[in-house]
Formats: sequence, C-alpha cells, structure tokens
Amino acid sequence: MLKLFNTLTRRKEKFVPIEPGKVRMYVCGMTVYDLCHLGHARVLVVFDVIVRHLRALGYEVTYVRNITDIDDKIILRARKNGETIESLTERYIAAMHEDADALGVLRPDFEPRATESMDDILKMIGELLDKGYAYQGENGDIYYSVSRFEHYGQLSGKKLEDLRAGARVDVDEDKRDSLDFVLWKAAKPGEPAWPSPWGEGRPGWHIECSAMSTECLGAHFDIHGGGMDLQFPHHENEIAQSEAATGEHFVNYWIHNGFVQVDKEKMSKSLGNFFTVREVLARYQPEEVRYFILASHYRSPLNYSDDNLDKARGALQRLYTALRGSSPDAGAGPVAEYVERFDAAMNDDFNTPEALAVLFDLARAINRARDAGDPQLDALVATLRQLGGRLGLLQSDPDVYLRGETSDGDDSDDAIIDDLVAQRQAARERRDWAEADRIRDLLAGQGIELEDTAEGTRWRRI
RNA sequence: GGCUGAGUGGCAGAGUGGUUAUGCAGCGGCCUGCAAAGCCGUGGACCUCGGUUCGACUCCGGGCUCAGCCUCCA
Repeated sequence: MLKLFNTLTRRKEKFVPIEPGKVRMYVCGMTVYDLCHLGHARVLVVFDVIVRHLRALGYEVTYVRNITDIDDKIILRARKNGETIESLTERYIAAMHEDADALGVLRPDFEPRATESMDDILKMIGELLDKGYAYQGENGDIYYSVSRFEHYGQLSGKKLEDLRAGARVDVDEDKRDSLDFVLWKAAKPGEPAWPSPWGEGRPGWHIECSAMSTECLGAHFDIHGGGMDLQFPHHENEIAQSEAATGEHFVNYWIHNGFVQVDKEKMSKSLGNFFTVREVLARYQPEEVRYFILASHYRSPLNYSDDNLDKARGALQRLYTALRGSSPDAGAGPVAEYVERFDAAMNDDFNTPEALAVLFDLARAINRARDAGDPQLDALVATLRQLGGRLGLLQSDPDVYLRGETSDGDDSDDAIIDDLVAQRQAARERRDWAEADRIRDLLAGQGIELEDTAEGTRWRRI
C-alpha cells in the first residue's frame, strides 16, 4: 500500500487513484531560457523515480510534464541575444532533453508547450470571464479575481488577509486586489502576441498549467508535482483557475520536492549560486549525480558539495563492485526478502535513502555469497540489478562504470593503462616488487587504482 | 511580521515510544609480496528546557538555531 505526503493536507495519505489501476500525473517542467541547473535535475529525477515506482506497482501512468516556452524572461533573453524566441527556446529544450537523458530520466508521455496550447488557454480564460472569476483591466490585461474563489490559500495554508498584510507586491492600480494575478497580458509594441477575443497578447504563467493539465488529463486528476517554490503562488493559482473554470475538484495529491542548496542556501538563478547539470556532469558521471539526488529524501533539502558528490561516487563504486564479475542475466529470480524491504521503503512516501540501504545490504550479501561459493549468488546479483533499475541505477556494465571517465576526465588512455598493468604483472611474476610498486604508484597518481585478484589485475578510476 | 518545514554519531543521511539503519571516514582482525577490493568485529548520536509515560531521540508545550514561502524561481 503506497502512502505519500500530500501537501494539501500536510499528512501522509494512502494513495487511492481516481480510476482503479491508472494514475494521471502532471509535473511543472522548465521555463526554457537557460540551461538546467541541479535544482531542475532534482525535479526531473525525483518525479522520474516516482513514475517508475508507480509503474512497478502495476499502475498505468500517464505522465505529463510541460514546457513553458513563452514568458517575460524568455522575451528578455531572446532580445538580449538578438535572436528569435523560437530559436532560443528550441535550443534550450534540446539541451534540457540532453540533460534529462544523460541523467537516465525517462521521457514523459506528454510534454505540452504553452505556445502550442493557446486554444486551451483562451478557452479557460473565457470560462473564467463568463463565470465572473476574471475581469479585464484598463490596460487590456485580464486578471483573476482572487477574492471570488472561496478556497484560495488552501494549498499553501495562507489566508488572504495575511497575504495582503505581508504583501511585497507593487500595488498595481489596474488590479482590483493586489493579490489578483494576470491570466492574459495585453501585448505591448514589439512583444510576441497571439490573437484573442480580448486583444492581442500572451498568457500569464499560471493559466498555461491549468489549461494544459486539464487538456491532457481531464478536469480532475491524481497527482500534481513540482518544486516547493511553486506551492505558492503558482499551484495555489492553478487550483483557483481550474476549479473555478471546471467546477470540479482539481487534484487529489500534491507532491513538492525540496530544494538543492549551496552552503545552506537555496540554489537559484536569482542568487546566482547555481551549478548547471552540464558543469556537474563534466566532473561526475551521470549516475553519480542521480545517486546524489536519491540519497536524500525528496522533501528534504539537498546540499550540493563536492564532498557529497564524492560520497555518491564511493557508494556507487561499492554497489558496482558487488555486481562485478557476475553474468548479468543469470536467469535467477529476485530474492523476495529484499524486494519486500525495497517496496516497503518506496511505498513509504518514496523513501529512496531507505531503499538504497536495502541495496547495500544486498551488496554485502552478494560479497559474502561470492566468498562462500553460495549458489544463491546469481539470484542476489539479479535482485540488486533489478532493484537498482527501479531507481534508474546500476544498469551499466560494472567494469565500464568503474573505469568510466567524466567528460573532462584525465587524458589517460585505457590502452596505456592496460599496457602498464601488463608490465607490472611481468614485474610481479619475477618478484620485482619495487618495479611493480613503482608502476602502481605511477597509476595511482593518475587516479587509477589497481586490484590484484585471482583472475588477474583489475583497475578502476577513483 | 504571517505561514511552512527542519535540528540525529567525524561527515552524509534514514528511522523508531523500550532492541543494528545504511554509506564514507576511524579502530582491531582475516586475506595480500605489500596494497586494493572484500569479509568479520568494534567505538561513536539523537539542539535545549519542561510535560505526558513504567520508560522518549521518538508524543505534547515553550525556547534557541537554520532553511523556505509570502516577488520571478524546480
């Protein structure tokens, strides 16, 4: 029985899908005006693992992750670069897909874009106007009237009065209430615009997600996710828009992941303390980044540091070392005891650190079985691979992983290493320990560690 | 100021009303030409003050500290 923490109720709840056996899930994706940073990577990986787990439980999942490809920052950036909005967004969409693929993130079933969803957006704004939840200001913008929506604040636990009291928003004369937000922005000269019954313009940020999710998944669906920072106002506004427009309950379970931090501070564009996925992948293997993300619970803060990435590397080396030397498809079935523990961890609000602990217990059991010549070895190895796969980990060939280089790794060439290892082996055979140790130290200086085993000498990059 | 969430051993990071998380690092041993990897063993923790309880790191209340949201943000 899967339990998950629902932001709406701030409690862990049993997951019951609207339609038995099926899950409809929407996650807020990226605004494509720059490269993905580690914060984006966390959203991608966390919800990827959630989808994988739901599928492993047998649910037929429809996973939608949108792309925001029109907004103020995109317009500004394109203008600054002297390029069209389309060329800018296409480039960063491609970059995002590369990053996501590298991290082993499965593609969503649908990836709608705001600019391709104008009909749905206009339709929903029209409904909100018809029902009196929206109004047009003097400047032509259409606003959502927050005070008309009875449950405003339910997701973020805020009251309208508190929000007004603490408001840091500039007072906009055009709005009836400072908390009202834009549904449709009237175009100013030179701005990209789409035709609408209320004049040329572009959608506000919040309406696109309401429109796209409703279009792809219906007015009422199971799970809506995104980063913590979207809880307010973005998701609050989505609820207000969707429920007002459709008259139906919008989403049953809201899932929000915690932030990536640097020096105990949120990693963000505005603070400038971010690391792009590419920067990190230049120094660490993609799987190490993925492990780093999953080593913390998805709702906890995740502190970025080289030390923590190094620990992820060390941890994966241990797991892959356990897998080494065993045939990948030995045909042995998984060992129920471990699968059950893994499932229990994942069913408890996607507790990936606990699930990883099961993997390490499995690694120890494998090493032990190997030493003892236990016939259960193949089954244990198969189990570790299978459970690792449930997290999108441990699917590489162990030797390839252990010898793996990062994209700006050292220049040492595998053939040269193999040659030195052979020379050292020859020295060892003539019991020339001094020469053998000299070669070993030489390689160690390049980050190559040797292991002498009964089957010969193995090497890996550390 | 309002509203959230968090404070665990050297580090990272789970969890639990009374019993080993896990990984890295440390220490002792086995193995090894020596190492490495692996195995066996081992030390070390629950911010603070009250309360509830036979018993709390775990529940409740106060305090302190940190982070986040209230403005674009994953």
